[in-house]
Amino acid sequence: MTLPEKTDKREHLLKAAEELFAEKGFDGTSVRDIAQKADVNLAMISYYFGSKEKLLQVLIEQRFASSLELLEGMINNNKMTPWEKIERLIEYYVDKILGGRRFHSIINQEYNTDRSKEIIDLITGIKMRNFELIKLILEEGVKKKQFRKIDPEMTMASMMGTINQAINAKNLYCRLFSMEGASEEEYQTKMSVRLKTHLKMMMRSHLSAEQPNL
Amino acid sequence: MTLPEKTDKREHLLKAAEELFAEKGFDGTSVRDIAQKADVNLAMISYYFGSKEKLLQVLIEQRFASSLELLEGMINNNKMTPWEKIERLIEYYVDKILGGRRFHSIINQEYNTDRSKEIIDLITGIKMRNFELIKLILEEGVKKKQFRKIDPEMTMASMMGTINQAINAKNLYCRLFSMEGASEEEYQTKMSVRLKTHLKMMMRSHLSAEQPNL
DNA sequence: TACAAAATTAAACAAACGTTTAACTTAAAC
DNA sequence: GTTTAAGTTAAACGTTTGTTTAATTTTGTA
Repeated sequence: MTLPEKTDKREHLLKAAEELFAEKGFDGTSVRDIAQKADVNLAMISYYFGSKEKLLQVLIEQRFASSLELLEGMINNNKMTPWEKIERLIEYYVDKILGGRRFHSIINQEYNTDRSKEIIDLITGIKMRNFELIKLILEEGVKKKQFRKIDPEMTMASMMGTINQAINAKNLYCRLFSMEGASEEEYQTKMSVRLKTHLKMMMRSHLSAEQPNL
Repeated sequence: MTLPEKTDKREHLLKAAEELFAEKGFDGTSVRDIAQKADVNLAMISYYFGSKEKLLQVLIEQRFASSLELLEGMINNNKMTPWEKIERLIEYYVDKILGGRRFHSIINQEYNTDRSKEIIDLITGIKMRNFELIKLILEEGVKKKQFRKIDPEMTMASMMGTINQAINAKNLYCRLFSMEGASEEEYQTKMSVRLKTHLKMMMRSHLSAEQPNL
């Protein structure tokens, strides 16, 4: 017997789990928490997903499904300069990661624990594919002499790291920005503008072929 | 009665806990795991620390105790240019965070779960103090016209985020660097050089007062 | 209407969790 | 040597954990 695919309750469970994992971590969330929040009997978790861990696996696969298409489309777009592609990339990732802030917290958390090899490999695979595509854009820019030679892996680490820092240390930045009582939405809109502006400016200086002599 | 301060077993517990938390997360580590690894009776955890959570609190306080002195010393050093201070800062943080990779994973993990307000406030406080001092260096550079006007909070996010990215996504970068069987030490030395070189280069372009027109 | 499969439920399961207890040993102070 | 407190232990505490069971309801099909 294969697993059933379409039910309201199944989606409710995924949604409730997503919010709870982001809030309290994977281990910190019990299946009873999830069932209660989704207003579904707790036995349904094993029924639909097999186990709590498999539920997380489905969650990750499902939420990551679409993100590669845009990248691949951009790679083969000859009307955009490499720099325009980078700008577009920054906007895309800031919106995507900031918008799904809670969910990306789960992934960052789970990726650091060597508990489930399956989940780590799953995430690594997804990140690798994204990474290779972006590397192509950077290399294209170098080839066309629009970018200088930079360390592509570390440059990616800076782009992703900056965004991750902004979502992982929300507490810190709320205090730094004097917006401690702010809602999730307020934080996101404020942080979105600031992140995009900063990242574009920094990446432009970093990638620019003409370098000043300091 | 106040808590006892000096015992071998107490230190063993802290060390064992540090390694296990980093490996399996806070919730993923049981007090029995800790006691077994430290070769100490599990009742000693409550005896020395009161609870598992208080143990984590002690761990964080203890491991962060010394890091502010160097920063304060640098702020008031007039023989160094702002840029030299930034270079020194990069080297310091890369060494510190990369060296205590496992421990910083705990903090990043725990900081994202809103389980214990006490621990979050503790970490936020430490980060805030570090942050304010670094902001002074950046502002000094702007004042002396050696740096251009940048977003200091986001610039910090990029510095810290880049390093965090390198320690949190070790799995990914091991594969990207084709060093999948590498030991922790090999990874750290390789990543250390690469991180420092990249961060100095990127920050120099980013902060430089003379900007190219791309 | 009758029947089989799928969905759903409350209850129970054993295992693991963090913490506490009470008895015991060691060390220090007088 | 006696006394007092600190250190240490094995056992038990009551919860909570993820998962399974077996009974029941709902659904779709013939």
